[in-house]
Amino acid sequence: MAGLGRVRIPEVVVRRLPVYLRVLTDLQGEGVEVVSSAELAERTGFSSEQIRKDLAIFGALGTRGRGYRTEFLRERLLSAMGLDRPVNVALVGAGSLGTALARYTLTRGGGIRLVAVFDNDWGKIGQRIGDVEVRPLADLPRLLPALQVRLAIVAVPAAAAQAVTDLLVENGVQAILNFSPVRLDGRGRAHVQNIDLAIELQSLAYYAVRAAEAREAGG
Amino acid sequence: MAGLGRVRIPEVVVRRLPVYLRVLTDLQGEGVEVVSSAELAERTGFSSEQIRKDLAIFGALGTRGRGYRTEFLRERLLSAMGLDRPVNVALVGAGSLGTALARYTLTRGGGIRLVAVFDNDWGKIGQRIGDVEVRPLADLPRLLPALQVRLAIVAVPAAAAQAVTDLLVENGVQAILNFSPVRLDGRGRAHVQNIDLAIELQSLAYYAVRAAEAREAGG
DNA sequence: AATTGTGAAACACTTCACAGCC
DNA sequence: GGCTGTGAAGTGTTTCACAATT
Repeated sequence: MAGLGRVRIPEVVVRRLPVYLRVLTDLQGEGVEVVSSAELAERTGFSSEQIRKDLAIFGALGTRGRGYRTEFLRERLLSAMGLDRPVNVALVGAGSLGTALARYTLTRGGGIRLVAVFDNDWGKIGQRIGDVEVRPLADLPRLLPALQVRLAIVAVPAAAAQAVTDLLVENGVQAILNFSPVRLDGRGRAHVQNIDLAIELQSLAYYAVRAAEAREAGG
Repeated sequence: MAGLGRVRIPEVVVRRLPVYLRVLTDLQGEGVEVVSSAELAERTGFSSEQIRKDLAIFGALGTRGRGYRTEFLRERLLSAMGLDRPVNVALVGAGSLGTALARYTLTRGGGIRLVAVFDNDWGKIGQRIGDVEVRPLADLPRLLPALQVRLAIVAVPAAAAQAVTDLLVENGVQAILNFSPVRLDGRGRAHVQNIDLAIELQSLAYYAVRAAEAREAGG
């Protein structure tokens, strides 16, 4: 059999794996040693067939007639995602959103370690978020490689976001979670995931207003 | 021709419409009166065919050989999404994340108005975020209908999230943006959109670690 | 000449249905 | 008997390619 992380995983699946991981961790906490795809379906909201298809990507991890061993499955998924060793993350932008995200990551990071925070505002530099000190952006090129950071969160104003992204990519970052309201270009070297609050709210407005009208009228 | 908001819009399209809206607003600010699907493609990152297909859902809005009138298109999309009149949103949970989201909504809401904030912590009740005062959760059943709130943001701890959701749905909320790390059930009455920071970070870890390995090795 | 609007083809993802295995 | 793993069918989305229109 070939190496462990060799399979190419579709993006939709990559986004479901952390959900499985969370449930598996819960199950392990409850002392459950074996779990069926039906039970996972109940806890995740995905269909059992989909779960079996997803897990089969990594080989036959289950036992027919029985189910999946929770601990074994959890370990395999952690390793498939690269979470079997600590993953370091840096935050750029220590405004109120950035600071909240940093706190969230520190408490509920799920194996992701916040190791650096950068900002250019002298009022913020030197402040501490948990045990991480806010540093000037000028320190980034020195610190990122030293701290082995390959993952970053961007929470700066729109106007600065692409420049910050270029700086991150230049210094070895391979994946970026972007909260600023612009589509960032990873320059072919970094995977960018955008979370744009205005877009989320506006698309939900459709369901709050238009889809609701339809429900009230006929459906 | 049938009524205006009568078309059923696929979910993927609902999530692209706000992107078109933002670009159209920018273009209008630049004084651009007509825009082609190619220009929109350049500014949004979507393909021009996809943009034409999306826009064609609402009827033939463009002019062949010429393009789309920015102002007209923007108005039609606003109306299709229910954003042609103000949409009120309530926030539940005034922790650091909730407060940051509230500020964000107040400044960059894109037509969405934050009109109420609720929390159960006496240390937070009475505080102001912008010009909105934090109120006890007990006021929610009285205030939500009075303020015509149909859209809500949930930023409470996981343990409280489903109970808060039920309370919101009970009081007329039809769409929820959920930041707590649990899959919420809208009880068939509300559309729920989950944003789970741990899941986003963990899936990005795959791209930072595993996909990066592949790039370094062969591809 | 330029650009939309759209059937048809291609692709991606999910669900079905059941053979295979414990 | 129960549950996984998976080809086949179904559904949804994107891309292609071009006729229609200004």
